[in-house]
Amino acid sequence: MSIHNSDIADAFDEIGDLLSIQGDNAFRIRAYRRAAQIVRGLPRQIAEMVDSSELEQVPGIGQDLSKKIAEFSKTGRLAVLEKLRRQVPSGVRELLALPAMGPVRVRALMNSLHVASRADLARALAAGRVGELRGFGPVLRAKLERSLAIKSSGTPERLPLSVAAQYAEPLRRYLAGVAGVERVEIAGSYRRCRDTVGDLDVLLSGSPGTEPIAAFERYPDVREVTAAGSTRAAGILRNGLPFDVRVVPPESFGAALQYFTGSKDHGIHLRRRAQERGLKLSEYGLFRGTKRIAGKTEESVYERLGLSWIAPELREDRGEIEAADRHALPVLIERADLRGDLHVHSVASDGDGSLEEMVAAARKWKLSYIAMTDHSKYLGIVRGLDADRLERQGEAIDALNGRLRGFTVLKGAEVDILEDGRLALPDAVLGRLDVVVIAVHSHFGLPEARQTARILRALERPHVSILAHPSGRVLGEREPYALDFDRVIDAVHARGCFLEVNGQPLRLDLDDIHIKAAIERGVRLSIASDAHASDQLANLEGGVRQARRGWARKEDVLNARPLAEVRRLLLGARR
DNA sequence: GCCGTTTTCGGCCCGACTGTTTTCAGTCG
Repeated sequence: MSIHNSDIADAFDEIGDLLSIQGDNAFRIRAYRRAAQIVRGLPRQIAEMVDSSELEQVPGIGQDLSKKIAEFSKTGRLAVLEKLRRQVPSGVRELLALPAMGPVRVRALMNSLHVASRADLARALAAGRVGELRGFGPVLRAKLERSLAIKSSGTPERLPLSVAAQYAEPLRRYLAGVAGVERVEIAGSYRRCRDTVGDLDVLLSGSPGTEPIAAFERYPDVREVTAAGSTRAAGILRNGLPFDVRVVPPESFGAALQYFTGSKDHGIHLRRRAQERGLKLSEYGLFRGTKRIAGKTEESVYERLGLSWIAPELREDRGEIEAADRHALPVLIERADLRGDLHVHSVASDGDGSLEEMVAAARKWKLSYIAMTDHSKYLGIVRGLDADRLERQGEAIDALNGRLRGFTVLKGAEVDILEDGRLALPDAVLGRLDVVVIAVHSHFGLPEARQTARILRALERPHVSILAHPSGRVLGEREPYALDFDRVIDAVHARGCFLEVNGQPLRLDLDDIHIKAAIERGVRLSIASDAHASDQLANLEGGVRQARRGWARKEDVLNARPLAEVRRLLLGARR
């Protein structure tokens, strides 16, 4: 299968850009861009859906786009895109990516000055020809010269949520201390707990007569302010993270929080719903005519739209508004629901904590069981356990369990899946463990068919319990390996095994889309810290956030169950 | 291009800020 969802999405985005440059209907352009986003968010490879009528059932994908997807999937080509590429010079799209450059200005440059690339624009600016165009004043020209001078940094990098938090939380504390600021929320994708964050959307509620925007500008970590009005400012922090700050009066705070939390598609859907009811929704409130009928709290806004309040983690327009309309939203898992952790390391392999230290840490988190799952011996982990050392660790665990009251350590291992799908420890050894976590740690570059076959083969082994960090991604470092996830999910389900939601801040693996897909097909999850030190049990919080984004309820999570039930379910996975 | 308890045609979210303008278009989120 060569055409992936991301290829289709990229093609639709390019069509959107090229149509906008041509001045096409704005709603047609939006339809393409929205379709790109929808396709990117689909859990299944779309190429497998083209021969059924499923595709047209997806909201936002109609008859026409279905046909185009089918065409692209089957032929690898898209006539409409090829035609547009013949009409619009190839360098023009990069102009659209420049700040302050939209379709209208790009078109003006192209038609009047034959500017069709960044290099063309640089030359035209140097020659003084751009100033002849209406709408290109000196300030805009200087801005363009500046952004051209910056070596094309490409798309700005998104930061992992955990890294963004290191900047967001001090900022929140600073702003909370500013005189006249009543409330501070970091909204946007940060509040939605997306795995990565592209900017910080800071929302302030202030009493009249204060100047929170000015206070923001004085914040030592602000590198540059690019826009500043009476209610809004934008700029970049020293670490390069863009920010957007808004100030609203208290009576609008809920509406503004809703608005700036997003996502964009969720917001558009809500405002359309308001419109259908003869209302108007903006960041200032929900209005009937000029009368504000809601807005002080988020709950009031959703309620007056006939909806249950929707947790920020769900606000991606992936069916949550329909579910809220039926008052059938899932009751999402919470950190306090977790009773154990089934993936923990110790000094026995590459961890920093002793068995006892990890147990003490788990008790602090109010857990009542953990599984010690040190690495099996394999290339790369120096102290990986072989069968003998695993046996001795088991004896130590038995002894410890004899002393513990109200807490149990399960015997386990994180067993490496070898390149050919065999496991790094023999079945006879694994059979003596309570929990067998299997994972890929090498040969990430295998082609999709081989990677899939490798994992499916490993899942065939009789004592396997949990497939850990199933996609292998590391945020900012390593892309997920090529994998037919549908088949893996089906195999895990058929086998009675579990998929891990790894809470390590740079893993957060599975991702939200696959979590939701797995749950919909009846697969249960293990939310794991993968702690390598006693303070890393905190990773469970990140794992829970990620699981919530995938619509996970307590019932969907293995380690939200009491130990006896966990033992029973783990036995069910045995062959 | 999508979509439909007002519609198969005619709508399509809403507002702030900037820069270049004499009242607003373009861009952005």
